[in-house]
Amino acid sequence: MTSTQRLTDRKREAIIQAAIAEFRANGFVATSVDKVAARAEVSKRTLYNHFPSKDELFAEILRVLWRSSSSQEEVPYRTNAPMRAQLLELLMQKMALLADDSFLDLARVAIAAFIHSPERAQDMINRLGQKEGGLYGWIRAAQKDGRLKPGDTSLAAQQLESLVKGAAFWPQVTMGQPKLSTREQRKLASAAVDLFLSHYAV
Amino acid sequence: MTSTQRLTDRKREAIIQAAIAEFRANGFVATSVDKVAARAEVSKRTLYNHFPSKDELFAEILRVLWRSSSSQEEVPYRTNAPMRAQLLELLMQKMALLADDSFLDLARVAIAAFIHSPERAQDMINRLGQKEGGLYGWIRAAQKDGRLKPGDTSLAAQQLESLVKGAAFWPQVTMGQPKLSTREQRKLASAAVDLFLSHYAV
DNA sequence: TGAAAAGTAAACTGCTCAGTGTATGATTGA
DNA sequence: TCAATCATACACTGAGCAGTTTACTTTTCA
Repeated sequence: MTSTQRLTDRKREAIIQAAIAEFRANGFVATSVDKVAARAEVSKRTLYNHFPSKDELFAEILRVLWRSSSSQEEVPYRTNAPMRAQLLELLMQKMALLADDSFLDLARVAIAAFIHSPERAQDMINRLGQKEGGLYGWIRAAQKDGRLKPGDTSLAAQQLESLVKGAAFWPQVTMGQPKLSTREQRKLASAAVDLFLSHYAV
Repeated sequence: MTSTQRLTDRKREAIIQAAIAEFRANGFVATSVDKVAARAEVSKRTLYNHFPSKDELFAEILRVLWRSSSSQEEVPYRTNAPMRAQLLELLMQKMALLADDSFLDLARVAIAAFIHSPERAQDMINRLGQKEGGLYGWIRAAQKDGRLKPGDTSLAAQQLESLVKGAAFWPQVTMGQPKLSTREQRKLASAAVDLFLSHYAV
């Protein structure tokens, strides 16, 4: 072979990249297969040899974006580390995910698809939700360790999460607001932790 | 006339109602004028006699939804009333708006339109945002009155708002989650106010 | 009551789109 | 080198869409 990959693999990759760009820019309905093929510099027939339909192509794009945003490690609860620092780290990590371009693309595409056809993106949204377990586990551990007030763990996790997402996710996803700078992220996380600990710290 | 309204008024109303339903269900691109006309039990030509184009019809729908969700009065800050009760009332009022069907429809349609074509819904989104001024004014007044810690008013307002919207607006708008019951609303508002006052009360 | 205003059905234009069929040329790996 | 695999160009089908035209009927109101 004359290149690093077989031709067919390069073509497939070009199609996927083009499809991501087009779906992202125009959504599912307004994206035409012809335009994707043109952008990928691939014949329409080749595209259809790789993907049996527009729906299948869309599903594959969701899978690709999903995988590329799936590299997050958990921050475990540590008995001996200070609460504030641990929570800060947790929130900063969460915001890193929320501000990740792949994740944002995924969320936007999924939400756009969802608003119009619930069934299409339902499982994707379920997976999105399940990915956010981190906070719950940490809070539960801290409660058991006696360093956070016992009580409704889900509610506490939801509150913490809302505080972050309300400024660092929803406006960006739904209204195209600019992403927060690292400095802004730190300020937001710090304020959220202060608020949270004022009420939940033992 | 044989009825409460002139025929032409009834037809116009039927078109608007059908258009709301269709745009809401399918979004702008996937909604066909033929289907709107059929749903309204109106000939296509009649529709075009009332509205010169699909874009104009869409714009009118946004205006109608906007007006029908525009009936909110302000809750003013009162020096002599207890903080907790006042905040609760404020948040419950906010949630009433967020859970209003017209407002939800408007937000969904605007967001869907936005994700695909920023310019189309930009001004609508601006107006949506401006409608949420209430919290800021109240907090600022309470700060000046010495009953809330002075500090970053916008941040405090944003936090309070995030706490509410994170559970009572974004999941409903973007993911079709069911609306909160009044009981759930009260619990959410109560928890948000507790958290808020733990940190901000003097 | 009668003319103007509004509604109707249905066909039609010109367009875009998803997906297929085909004949031909390039790439690959044994 | 050679046969199998894959890519390409392009024409085509069948469908849906926005918007228009026409010939006709119903409603309104003075």
